[in-house]
Amino acid sequence: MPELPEVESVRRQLAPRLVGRSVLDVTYESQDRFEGLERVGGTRVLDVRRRGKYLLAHLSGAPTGTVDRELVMHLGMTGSFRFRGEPAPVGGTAWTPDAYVRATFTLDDGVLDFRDVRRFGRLTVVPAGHYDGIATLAALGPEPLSDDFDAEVFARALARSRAPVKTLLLNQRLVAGVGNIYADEALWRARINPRARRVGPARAQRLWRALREVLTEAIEREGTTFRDYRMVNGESGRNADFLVAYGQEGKPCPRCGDPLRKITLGGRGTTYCPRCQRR
DNA sequence: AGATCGGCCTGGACGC
DNA sequence: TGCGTCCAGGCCGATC
Repeated sequence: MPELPEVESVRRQLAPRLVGRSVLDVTYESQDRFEGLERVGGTRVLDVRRRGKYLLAHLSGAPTGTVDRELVMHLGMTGSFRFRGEPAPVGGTAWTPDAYVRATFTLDDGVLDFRDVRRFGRLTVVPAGHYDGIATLAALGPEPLSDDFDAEVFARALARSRAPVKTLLLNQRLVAGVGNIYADEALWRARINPRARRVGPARAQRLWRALREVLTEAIEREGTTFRDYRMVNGESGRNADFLVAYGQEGKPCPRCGDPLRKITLGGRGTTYCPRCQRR
């Protein structure tokens, strides 16, 4: 479930290990989700950025050195990056490649594996800035923790749509990087029913703020680990113990004590407090 | 055009 | 023990 905080935590460990490195070779399963990945060979990594749940790396084109292409990475549900031969994390075991390694990069100073049990992840190389083949990235909304995320624009977009508010949070167009976990957490914090189809200005303002708080706190704890999510060094995030809504069905609401309830909304499991989050 | 829904993919939990 | 069924869910494409 890598969402914005998990992807950002991966980025922070990946960037210092990758920027400036040359990619000598890459091997991968021949599948659509690795389309064009061979074009990463012979390039140098210039940066590792993040947009929503996507990791983006500018590559210098060999042999001219111009920036002409970009590696686009999405972790899907279970994707992770691990370097071979690095020391084991505290309380963990060293990384050994297994049957779930889907792509391997040979760098000038080491080997990087992309592991992805459920194959929802995606690694592609595109001409720099050309995202038209990646619809979600091309239409991605503002970064919630940047000044581009404007509370009034957000409120107007919520007022305009008739879809359930949680569905809007998940579609990546109003705001980038929010997934099921942080949607449930932010809606609980803002006291908004996930099924609400009309969200007024006051609630929109609360939700805008709740999103920023929830995501900021999760980044500080390096993300939420249930099972698969790991950082590049193999460690788990520490946010799971702080969740108050997602996955907490049946437990008393920390605000009012009533039991939290789980429903299905837009095909997604959704947990909320029927009392605090009235429609 | 926006809303909605099923499929992709796999391992693990659960019931019998 | 073993088998079948369901669930997790980000994204994508089809359909309404």
